[in-house]
Parts: sequence; structure tokens; C-alpha cells
Amino acid sequence: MNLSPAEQSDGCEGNRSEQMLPCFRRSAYDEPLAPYNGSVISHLLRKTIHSKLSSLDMLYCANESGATDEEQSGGEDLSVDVEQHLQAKRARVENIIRGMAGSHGDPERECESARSRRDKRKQKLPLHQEPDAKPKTSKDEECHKLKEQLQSMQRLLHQLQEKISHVYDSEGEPKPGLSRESGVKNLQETLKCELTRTVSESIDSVFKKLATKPSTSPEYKPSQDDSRSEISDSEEVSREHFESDSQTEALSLVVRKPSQSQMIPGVKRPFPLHQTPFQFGYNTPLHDSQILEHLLKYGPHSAFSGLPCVPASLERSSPDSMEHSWESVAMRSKAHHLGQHHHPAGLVPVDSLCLPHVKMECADLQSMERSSFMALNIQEGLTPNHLKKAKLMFFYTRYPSSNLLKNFFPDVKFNRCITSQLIKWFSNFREFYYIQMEKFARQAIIDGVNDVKDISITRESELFRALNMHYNKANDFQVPDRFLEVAEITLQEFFSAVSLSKDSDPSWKKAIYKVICKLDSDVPEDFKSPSYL
DNA sequence: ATCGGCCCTG
DNA sequence: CAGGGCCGAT
Repeated sequence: MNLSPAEQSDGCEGNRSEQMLPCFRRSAYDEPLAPYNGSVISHLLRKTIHSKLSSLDMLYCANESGATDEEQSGGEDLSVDVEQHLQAKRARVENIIRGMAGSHGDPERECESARSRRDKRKQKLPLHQEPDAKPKTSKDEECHKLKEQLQSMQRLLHQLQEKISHVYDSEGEPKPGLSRESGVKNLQETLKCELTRTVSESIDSVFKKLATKPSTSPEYKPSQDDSRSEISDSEEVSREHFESDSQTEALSLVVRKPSQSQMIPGVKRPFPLHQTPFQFGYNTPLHDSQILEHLLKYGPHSAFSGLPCVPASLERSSPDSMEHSWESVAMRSKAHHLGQHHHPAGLVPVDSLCLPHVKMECADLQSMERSSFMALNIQEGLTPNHLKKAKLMFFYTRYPSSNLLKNFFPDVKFNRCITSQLIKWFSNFREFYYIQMEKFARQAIIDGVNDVKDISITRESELFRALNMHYNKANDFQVPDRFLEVAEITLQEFFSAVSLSKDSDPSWKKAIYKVICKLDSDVPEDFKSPSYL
């Protein structure tokens, strides 16, 4: 993956297309790409994937599920070339098959030993040290990083092709314990389509970015206006693919993916909120095993969540600011503790689907660079960051329309489930809000308050603190004054109603809701940024 | 039939 | 916070 010094010193001033081409020529697909544009790239990628889907070796491994977690902290050499990887894999396969042919006992041990052998091999591999000759300018660095990202994506794509083809090829094999005729097949289809689409879109985005972006100032300072315009730019790229179902140019070969609930009967669309998405530390190499496993567990839409969308991130052009941006995102998302480690009703963990060959692949995958993930991150699920953002938005709007939500979560691909989940969030927010209001209103009455005019809410109020703790736990957001006003009005409404014993009517709150729902104010434009948090 | 909202529950 | 039941509106 490392660039030769010559390539590094090329700089970015020249024709960008020419500069990027070598990255692709070195790839598994040998066709030189003469003129580049997003659709050509996408087409080639898809073509490559589809042509290779049924051509690769098969793998058997009953169980290697423990491997992914264990290997997360390993400092894998990301530069292992694909050929070596394939050879290693074949050797491993032979070994595994041999083991299966003999005693059918303890396949896990077989995988374990295979893994340790692989690890030993890894240690022997020469480290591809980054040449000391570092680019001199930020521009060069930026270019360098982009190159690396693209190359990483190539490798990822190549590896994914293998994984996909393994899944595909194993179709005819007996899968003990799983009546999965439709389920597995659909899962396979989804994986293939989703991976293909994701990679294609990402590369399109990057290239579109490169094609249109004027040379960037080395000291890029993200300002509100700049980021806004750039983000909307990136939205264009994404929306192009997401929204126009009639769009045939770039995605003509990509089957539109059915929702997961359609794919696996009885399995509801899983949203990964009960588990923290990948935490991307800048220096922590990520495993595609993590991706695939996550993908398999939570569905394709949630695979790369928790991160700002790529083009916006790339806009923070200087390497330093880019790093800072990503790191801070990861750190902030860490601050959320949403971990409820149970499976929501209807969510069937992949383990229970008995997909041994798939799991094997998950564990077997090589590590990937973080940058590849960033490039692949097209949000298709709601993340803890989205939840945090939604909570902050509640300070402005208690009753957001689904249109508003769509507008303010531009990095989320909306579907029915996502929309209703977001709406549900706000419903839950309101519930908490109104419960607090009623509680404090009644307390005020108990405390002997007689006049509504004596009811007020300031930032020092206990009620406000409770609300702030709920919606703005980190307390890193300046709650707008208007929210205090609305809260005060709400509290007064409750106070009056209870004072007048209106609460004897079972639906006495509805009148209050009717008042409050008219007090929504506009959400600041800043919230539209996909990487707002 | 679908959606948005509330209520209740875990 | 998510699910599920219920209701009214469309």
C-alpha cells in the first residue's frame, strides 16, 4: 500500500486523474483506467466483483468466532499483499480440511492452530516501513492520504470479493442445524449487493471530490460556511445514489437491496443502538473481520456507523485537522453509554443463524486500515451520535416532522424503520419531558405555589437541570433561551391544569400537548451537518 | 392500510 | 430507549 517515493513526490499540482491512476493499475484489476470518473470506477468495481464471485476457493471452518475480538489489538501489518494472503489462506484451508477429514473433533482447535500459524507468518513478514521521505507540504500529505485511502479500498474490495465468493460458493454445502434456504441466500445477496454498492459509492464520492475540489489551502480552517457548502456537496453525491431509484447510470448493476426484515423472515431490522459501534481510534488498525461480523450481526445498514460521512471528512483537508476530526468523533462517541447488551425482540444474532462458513470468514479476514473505513462510511444506521444530536435538537423542536428529520440527518439513509425510530426517539424525549413537567408542577402545588405567575424556569432551576442532564448530558451545548421559555410555559400549563383539577379527565394532558406542539422553533442550520457531533 | 402519537412496560 | 397495543387522522 505504501507509495513509492517517486509517487509521493509527485505532488498534487498536476493532473489529478493521472496521478491517481497508478494506484489502480497496481490493483488486482489490471485494466488501465484511462479517463476516470465515478461511474467508470463503479462499473469496473462491480464488474470485477461479479466476475469473480464464483471463482475462488472454498473454506470450511466450523467455528472461529472467538478470533475477531482477540485480534483486535494486534498490530497487523497492513501491507501484506493479496497474493501472500491467498497462499496463506489456501494452506490454511488444506489444513482445516485435513483436520475435518480426520477426526471431526473440535474444529475450534483446528482453527485456533491455524490462526496461530498465521500469526507466526505475520510476524515474519517484513514490515513495510513508511519511507522517511515524507511529503513536504500539507497538500502532498493530503494527496498521499487520499492515495492510501483509495488503495486501501482496493484491497478491501479485493478481499471482500473473496469473502463474498466464499459465501456464494458454499451455497451448496450442507449447513447442519439451519433451515436457511431463504435466509442465508438472501443474506448472501444482501452482503454482495451492499458491499458492492458501498465500495462503489465511496469511491465515486472520493473521485468526485478530487475532480471538483480546487487545490486546498494547507491551513484549512473549518468554518461554518465552508463546511456547510462542502457538506451539501457531499450530500449531493450521496443522495444521487440513495434517492433516485430510477438512477441507472452508476448503480445499474447493483440490485436494490431489500430491507433486512424482508431478507430473513422473522428477523426484524436490527439497529445497533444497543451496542456501541466501532470505536475508531486513529492509530488502531481495524479489521475487516470486524466489519463483516458487524455487518452480519446488525445488517448492512449499520455496518459503518458512528462516523462522519467521508466527503465531509475529506474536506477537513489538512491531515492534521482530518486526524483531529476523526479522533474527536471517536472519542465523543465513546462518551455515550448506551450499552444494553440484550437482543431487542426480533433480533436474531448471527450466531444463532448457524452460518459456520460465514463466521469462519469473519475471523479469517485481514486487518484493514481505518482510512478504508472512513472512505466506506456511508451512514445507513442511527448511531449514538445521532441520538445525541437528536436530543440536542429536542431543545428546539419537540414535534419534528419526518421531513425535518430527513433534512437534519443528511448522512442517514432514511427508510421506514429509520424514520419511525427517529420519531420514536422524539416521542420518548417528549415523554420524559412531560413527566418531569408534571412532577415539578405537582411539587410546586405541594410547595404552596398559588399563582401561575410564580412559576418560572431558569438555568438554575432543578427542573432545568434534570432536563439538561437528560438531553445534554455532556453539558457541552448551550441550551437556547427559547427552550427555557417553552419549558416554563409547559410547566405553567401543567400547574394550571392540576390546580384546576383537570387531571381528573383521563385525557387532560392532550390539551397541554396541543399548546406545546405549537412552540417548536427552527433548528439551527448547523445541525444539518452530518458530522455535527 | 398506513402513519404519527400516546401509553405502558421491560 | 425499544416494543407493542391502542387510537385518531388520512
